[in-house]
Amino acid sequence: MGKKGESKINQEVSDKYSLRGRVFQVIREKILSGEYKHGEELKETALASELGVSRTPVREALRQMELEGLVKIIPNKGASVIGITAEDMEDIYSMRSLLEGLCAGFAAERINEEQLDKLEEIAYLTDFHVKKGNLEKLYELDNQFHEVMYEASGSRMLKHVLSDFHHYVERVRKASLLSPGRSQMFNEEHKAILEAIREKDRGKAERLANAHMKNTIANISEQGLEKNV
Amino acid sequence: MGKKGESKINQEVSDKYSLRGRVFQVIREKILSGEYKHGEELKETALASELGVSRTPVREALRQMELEGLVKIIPNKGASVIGITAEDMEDIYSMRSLLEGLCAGFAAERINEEQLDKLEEIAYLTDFHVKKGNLEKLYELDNQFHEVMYEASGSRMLKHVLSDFHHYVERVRKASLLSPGRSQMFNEEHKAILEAIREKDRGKAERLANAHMKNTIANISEQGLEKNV
DNA sequence: AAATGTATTATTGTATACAATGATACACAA
DNA sequence: TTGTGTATCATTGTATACAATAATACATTT
Repeated sequence: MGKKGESKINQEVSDKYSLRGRVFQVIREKILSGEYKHGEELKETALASELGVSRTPVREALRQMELEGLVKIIPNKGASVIGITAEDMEDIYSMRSLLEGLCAGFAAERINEEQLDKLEEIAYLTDFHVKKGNLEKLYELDNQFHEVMYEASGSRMLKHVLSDFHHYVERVRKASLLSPGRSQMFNEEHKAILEAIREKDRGKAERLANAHMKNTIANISEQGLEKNV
Repeated sequence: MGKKGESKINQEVSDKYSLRGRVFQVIREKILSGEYKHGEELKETALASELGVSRTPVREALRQMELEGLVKIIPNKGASVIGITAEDMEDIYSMRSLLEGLCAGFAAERINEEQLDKLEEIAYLTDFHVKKGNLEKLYELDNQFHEVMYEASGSRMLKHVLSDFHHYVERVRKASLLSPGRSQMFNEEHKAILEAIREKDRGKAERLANAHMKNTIANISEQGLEKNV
């Protein structure tokens, strides 16, 4: 923290991240949630004082997001929001269809007991919140399910890419939960994938995960993707 | 540049990048080429004076590479090289098999005349350098071919991921060119993909690009991947 | 000798100073 | 009015200063 010691973010996020790390997360979340819109200029000074820190951590965070493509930086001019467009979302789902399949296939061969248990627990808990219609919780559980799957693939690269993608599409994922019956259906799909993994059936896990993404795409387009981004 | 104005990198890289951008490229290349090895500590001060700049651009570059996973940063401790392991390379080729297929498929539907011409020119020139056995040039042309393909996919996300992957495997790609007859073969494969794209045959382009990756994997494992990384 | 505590040093984290670049507004001339 | 030049201001780029943290070496105690 700076001398002032007045950081807003320090209060809401645990200290396990560095100041820059927290700044990064805050700005990134605001871009992905749509609070910072495409084309909006991100002035270092403004962000710094808004977050109660100096320009340095803000700059570092912006540079990281430039690498991801979430922000465009024009030298000597400044940073502006790119974010994730409707087109990006479509492309991400095309890629995810393939990569989630690959991931589930790997997981079928490499998952350990602890991870299997964790997935089972998540699926079980999800059933509960589906009945309750607790959307915020469902979103969180979907995150957890996929994170454990990515971890279970045993591939650092796959995990990295899929985690990013999963975050990038947060808006359509949230919107898709609003679709009646969809949350029930997606958990059934998760459980089917989990079953295939438990049986160590790589091909089946791959096909099911692939289908899971295709169903999600279908569901989103029914609602009209463009409305969600 | 700093007050000293003695940057080494300023002399070898054009000024179209910012100082930080150039620092980033230099360090990244040293990691990907294997000059900076896994586990090696990257001290900000040392890098800064080595490159003739201050710590600021070095820090920003290191933070970007942390996001990519090329570098590990432990808070208050420092940065160390992660780089790309043999396992990463395998996983990347698994992912590329799928994604290069998707990319070629997109390109078949979206490529424009200029890009087609460019690909043709590259393939033609590659034939020339295959005969000459000019490995450095072949490597460069392979980069160009894939970059144009990625661009032709019309997908920012796909391009981003595939470009990174393509760079990450630079060491095995270079090694693979040493394999007798491989450079000839890979250009034939490139030309076949190009032909399918020209015919707007999405499925064919997809299958061929997929096979191109699988052949590359086979070729690499014949030589023994582990020797190359 | 082994373990523990403490002083010292090295290194990173953050803030700030200064330089350089680009944007803006306004005066002035055609 | 329109265009152009110039002064001013805002913003970024880089360097450096200072604070905080972690590593190291050494002394002290048992």
